[in-house]
Amino acid sequence: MAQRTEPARGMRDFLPEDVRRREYAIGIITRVYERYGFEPLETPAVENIETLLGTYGEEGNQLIFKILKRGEHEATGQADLALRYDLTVPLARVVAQYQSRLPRLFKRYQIQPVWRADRPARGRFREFYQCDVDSLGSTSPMVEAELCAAMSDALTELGFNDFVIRINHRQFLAYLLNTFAVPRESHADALVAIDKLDKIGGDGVLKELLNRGISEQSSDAMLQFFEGAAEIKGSAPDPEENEAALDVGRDRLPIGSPGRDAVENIRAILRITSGTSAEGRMRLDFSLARGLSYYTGAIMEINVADLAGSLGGGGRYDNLVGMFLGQNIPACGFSLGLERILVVMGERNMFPPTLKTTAADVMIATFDAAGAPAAMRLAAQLREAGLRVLVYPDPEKIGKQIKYADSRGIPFVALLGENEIRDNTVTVKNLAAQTQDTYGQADAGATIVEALRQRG
RNA sequence: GUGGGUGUAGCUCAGUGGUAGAGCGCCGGACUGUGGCUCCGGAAGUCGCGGGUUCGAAACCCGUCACCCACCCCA
Repeated sequence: MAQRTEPARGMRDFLPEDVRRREYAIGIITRVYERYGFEPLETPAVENIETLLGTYGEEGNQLIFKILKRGEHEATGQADLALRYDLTVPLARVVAQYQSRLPRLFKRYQIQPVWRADRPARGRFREFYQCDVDSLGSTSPMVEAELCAAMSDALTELGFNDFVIRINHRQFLAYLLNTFAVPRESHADALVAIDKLDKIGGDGVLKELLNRGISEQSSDAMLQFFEGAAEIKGSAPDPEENEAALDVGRDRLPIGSPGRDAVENIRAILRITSGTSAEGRMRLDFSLARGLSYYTGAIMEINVADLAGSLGGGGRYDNLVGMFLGQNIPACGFSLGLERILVVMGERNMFPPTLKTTAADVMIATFDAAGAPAAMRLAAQLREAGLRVLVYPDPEKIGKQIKYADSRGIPFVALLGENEIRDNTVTVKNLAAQTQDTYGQADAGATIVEALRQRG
């Protein structure tokens, strides 16, 4: 092999069938988002590096793809640009930049690639699409509820029926950590540990907390709070269990405390979702943490059983726009991870068979150079009739040409040889039925269209 | 970043120290205006890369790179 031909690490080429699958999923998601009144937005792949740094937290900064300065500064290894890491921070920048031109309540969707210098794994890539929806300008819990509903609609229309949207609240978590004397710089570590309560249980979390340098007193106290996890953490996406868990959480927090307010905020959101398609999907999970540092309120994450990571996530971030504008605008968003959705859909065979449709409905075989103009004329006629037409460019043996059409799944081959050209006719071969008939060239298009219709 | 696995023909893989293989695909022919089946023939690999051991290495040893799985983290 002369040269490596794989795409760069963590990057992928999309062959025709891949693209059709992606476009299928994106089409459904877009239609759902539009149905909720979200408007499209696109932003550049590249941002000024200072726009991105400092908004995602330590881990995030490490994963940003940086672009070296050009020219004489290149040698210094300094970066002044970077590939966007998500679609939320660029949105906040746009809102700050165009505040006067955007509506007071701004609902936008954005389906574009983002880049992370992460280590690739199943369902994880260095270039991947996110499908974001965000509402800016309102603090109402109706915003969170509506986002959850949109996620539910999109996933349901894609064919998922087993997803769960977990919900928690950053202020609740922050209050808890402060109450149990976890120093601010250790909050992220503590949350990562707590986030694993599902997977590794109370003992595992305790170990993890201590490993991460959280004091024994703090760790014990927090675990005690989460102990009786069955009662404090809704175990199923069930409204009554959620309410019960909320009551337990509320009763363990002082009246008037931010933690208690957060619990009631979750309750409000959950009650509103009961009027939406997200009903029966929501599960309160006091141990849900999520990595990004800019969240300030409710946080949500979508899971299915057969994928370790999440299909999507989101939350409220009331202070992010303020970092660019100097004045806060409340905001809340939710993002679907296209690649993970596609991975699961592929494994579960969730794509409709019609996606496998081929490049063309009919192929015109080529006999010799003299017939080329007639072939092109016929192709134009057939296209006029609404058919997708491929003209075989080389006068190879007819058997080989037909074999090609068959191997590509093209159902009809039009044979336009000397005789047909002389008679102004065309012989149309139906590969599946193993039949062929000769028609006037003017009638061939309609005949094939009708035959395709009958095939379904 | 940690641990494990795998790198041999375009693809999937066999080959445990002695001449580099199979299936599929591709090309040609039987069949020069008709596909799927069958038969015959053909092209194609510095065995990931570098070093070492050996009379001899695809195989054994060391290093390195890439990919896969698990952990970590995330969409």
